[in-house]
Amino acid sequence: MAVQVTRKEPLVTSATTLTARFSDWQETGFDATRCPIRNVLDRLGDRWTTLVLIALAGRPLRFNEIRRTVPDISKRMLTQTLRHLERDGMATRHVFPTKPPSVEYRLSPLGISVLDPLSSLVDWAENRFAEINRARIAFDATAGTR
Amino acid sequence: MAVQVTRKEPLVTSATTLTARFSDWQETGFDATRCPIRNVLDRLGDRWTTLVLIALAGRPLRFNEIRRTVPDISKRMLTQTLRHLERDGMATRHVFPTKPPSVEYRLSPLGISVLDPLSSLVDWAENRFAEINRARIAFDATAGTR
DNA sequence: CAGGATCCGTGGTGATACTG
DNA sequence: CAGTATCACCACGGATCCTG
Repeated sequence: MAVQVTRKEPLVTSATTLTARFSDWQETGFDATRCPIRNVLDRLGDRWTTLVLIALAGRPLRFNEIRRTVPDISKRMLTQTLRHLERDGMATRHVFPTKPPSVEYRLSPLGISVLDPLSSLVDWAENRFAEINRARIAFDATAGTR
Repeated sequence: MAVQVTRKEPLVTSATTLTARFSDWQETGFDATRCPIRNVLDRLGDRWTTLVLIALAGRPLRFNEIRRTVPDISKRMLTQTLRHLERDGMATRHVFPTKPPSVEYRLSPLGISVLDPLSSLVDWAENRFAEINRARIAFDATAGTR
């Protein structure tokens, strides 16, 4: 399979490895059940998962503690996000049978392990945020009527 | 190569830094225009952006070349994704006034710079994919009636 | 070839009310 | 406190047709 190797300037090393793996996925026809990007990144990319993940990075939290940490998430969406994290083995749920029930959510080793690459991306986002905003303003100015 | 520093207390070093920055965003009330996660990661998290980014990682591609690389993207969605990348300053668009017009898309330095953190996340996704799938199967088995 | 325009279905999301 | 259930919306994305 023609792995399109950039002969000129390799951009970055990560580019070539990404390209190589991309070819692998192509050969599977991008089967959604076998393509890690579609399966994993789509989940991380939804509106709340990343925020909840980071909220739990510091310490285990209870349901309403998370709600206070992520102010504008609804109970419904928080429940759903936590179920997804639980299902993917990224978080665990511990029920304490107190007078009013209290439920604690805690990152599993798997959930902890994603914090590292996630942090890289957040770093990038913070460092490049101003640059991106400038690009957006410039683009909207020239193409404002589009 | 993910540094599994699973120490007892502080989880991972990235966890503490994430938590710290999270507090900063909280103080801004998670203003969507100022929170890098909401602004940048939401974009990267959509259905096609990441795939197109990786497709362009190897070398510049023309419109229909990208379509062949990402087989199931529609023209509409590819156009929209490319406009977003252009607007964010991640890709540039070059029109060659040939007989049938040909348009080449190329990653900008900013777009190239995201490949590195993105690659980390893809690495993680690939390495943990089997583990996640096992967790999902186990979860669905025990909670199948939910 | 590289789009733009339009129609339209679906799923993700929020608001509200209810429960153990 | 920690959810569940139901309804309603609308933006995302696909399909189709049209253009320079």
